[in-house]
Amino acid sequence: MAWKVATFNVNGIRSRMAPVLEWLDRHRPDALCLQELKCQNADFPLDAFRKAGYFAAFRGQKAFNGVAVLSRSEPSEVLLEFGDGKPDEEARLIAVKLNGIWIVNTYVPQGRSPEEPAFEYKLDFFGRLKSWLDGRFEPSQPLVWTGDINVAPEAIDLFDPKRLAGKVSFHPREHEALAAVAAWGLVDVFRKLHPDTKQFTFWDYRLPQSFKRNLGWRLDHIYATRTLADACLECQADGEPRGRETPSDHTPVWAEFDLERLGAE
Amino acid sequence: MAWKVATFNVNGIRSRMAPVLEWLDRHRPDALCLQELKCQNADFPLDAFRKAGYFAAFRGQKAFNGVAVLSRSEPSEVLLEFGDGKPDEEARLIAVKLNGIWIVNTYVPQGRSPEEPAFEYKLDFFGRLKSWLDGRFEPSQPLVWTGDINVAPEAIDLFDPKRLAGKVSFHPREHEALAAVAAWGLVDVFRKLHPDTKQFTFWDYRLPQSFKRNLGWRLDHIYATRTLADACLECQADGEPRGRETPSDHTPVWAEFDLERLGAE
DNA sequence: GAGGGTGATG
DNA sequence: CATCACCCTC
Repeated sequence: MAWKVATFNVNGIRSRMAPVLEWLDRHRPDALCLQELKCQNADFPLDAFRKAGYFAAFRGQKAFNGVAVLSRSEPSEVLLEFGDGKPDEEARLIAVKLNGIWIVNTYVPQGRSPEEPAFEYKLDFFGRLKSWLDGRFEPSQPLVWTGDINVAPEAIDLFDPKRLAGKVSFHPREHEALAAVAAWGLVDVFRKLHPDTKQFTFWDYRLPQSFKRNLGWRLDHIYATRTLADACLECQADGEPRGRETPSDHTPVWAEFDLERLGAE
Repeated sequence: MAWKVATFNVNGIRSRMAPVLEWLDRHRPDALCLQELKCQNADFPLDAFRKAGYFAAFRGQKAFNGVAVLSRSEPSEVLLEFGDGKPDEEARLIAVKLNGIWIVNTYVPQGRSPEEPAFEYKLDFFGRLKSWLDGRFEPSQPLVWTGDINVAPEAIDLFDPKRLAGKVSFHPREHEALAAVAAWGLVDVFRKLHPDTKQFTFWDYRLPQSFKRNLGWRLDHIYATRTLADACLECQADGEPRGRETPSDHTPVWAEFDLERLGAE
């Protein structure tokens, strides 16, 4: 029996309910991680997801950020913060334990540009994430890290790696920070299964016709700990929602795992 | 051969192009008067109307008001102001001469409430209109006055005349002002043809389920000078557009005239 | 409740 | 280009 996990930066959940509900209906993932809810907790459309057969754990915030995990079974644990004592945290992290497997959903800061403080904040976020994984989890456990990671790991993961080398989301310091997190014990399952495939998950609104011309980036990822990654059957970005009338700038990514090959649950 | 004239307060032409073009296609009026364009001249969708086979005369304004007349033949004259010397006028009047018949399209100020200056401005608008008709036209000529008149003439023309008596759009001073314009020589052709029919043209967004519960007002009218009114074959409000997904708060009204009974053109 | 304007962010 | 916030009008 395959276990399906997905991620989707919705760019405003209130403006994206139709495509999200249709996507849930078509794919029936066991868990769907959402980023950029851009709404407060009180405005989160809990009922609509319940009617669609999904539990929802979420952390909203006014206007910006906001993350959720929708799931067909109820999480046994939910975490909403790193809990490392840094104050006034933004709503960029949520982790849920589903049938014994942790799913960590992050909306990594975009970073603006390497010259700005936002870039350091982004790098620091990766550092905090690594420390948090180190302190709370074991790489030997089945665990998924997913979300809008806001880094294209390699040249194949963006439309113009030469021109964009050193820019935000494709900068050596970001690659280093991401690699440090992965070194904890996480595998990019899309790239594991498709070593040579160029497949994007984000196309900038501000670039004219970016989706039609496929001028995109692979910024949304599904990482898994080693044993779980070995049980991964497939991972794909689904460009369909990005082709619609008023889409998010991101599109969903999903992965299927054969949990029986794992002995989990 | 019937001559068909219609009026539609669109509440933002840019947000209402689909229903307007479909309505034009289905009804093929000789003239369609629009109010509340809510766009500047530069943003008026002239090309789309041309493709649909219509000429357009219009007076836009940023954010508010804005009036247009779409017509299958090109107007021989267009007027955009009362020209009575009052400054800084809002885009609430357009008149076009079509095949020898003047069509006067107004978006009469709503008036807010009888206690506010906006109410006096509304009454003054009727006064200016009357003077303008007096100075420029003859009631013996065929002439149509239509648009969002923002007054329910009689008790039958709103859903709760008792509770709303004396409120804006159903106030004695508005009735007086409207009657004074009509006394120039204009007949409400809907009421002429349907003396006892309760039929609304506006349902407030702010009243829950107002359209479904038919809690409406007849605020959009087609007046004609005597000889033309006598040639009127039919006049109806078409509720269909108001029943759609994201409708205007108003719905179109149309009237057909038998011009041969007139000897016009 | 639904248009529109402005200004901010990505 | 497309979110959201806050403002105004009907």
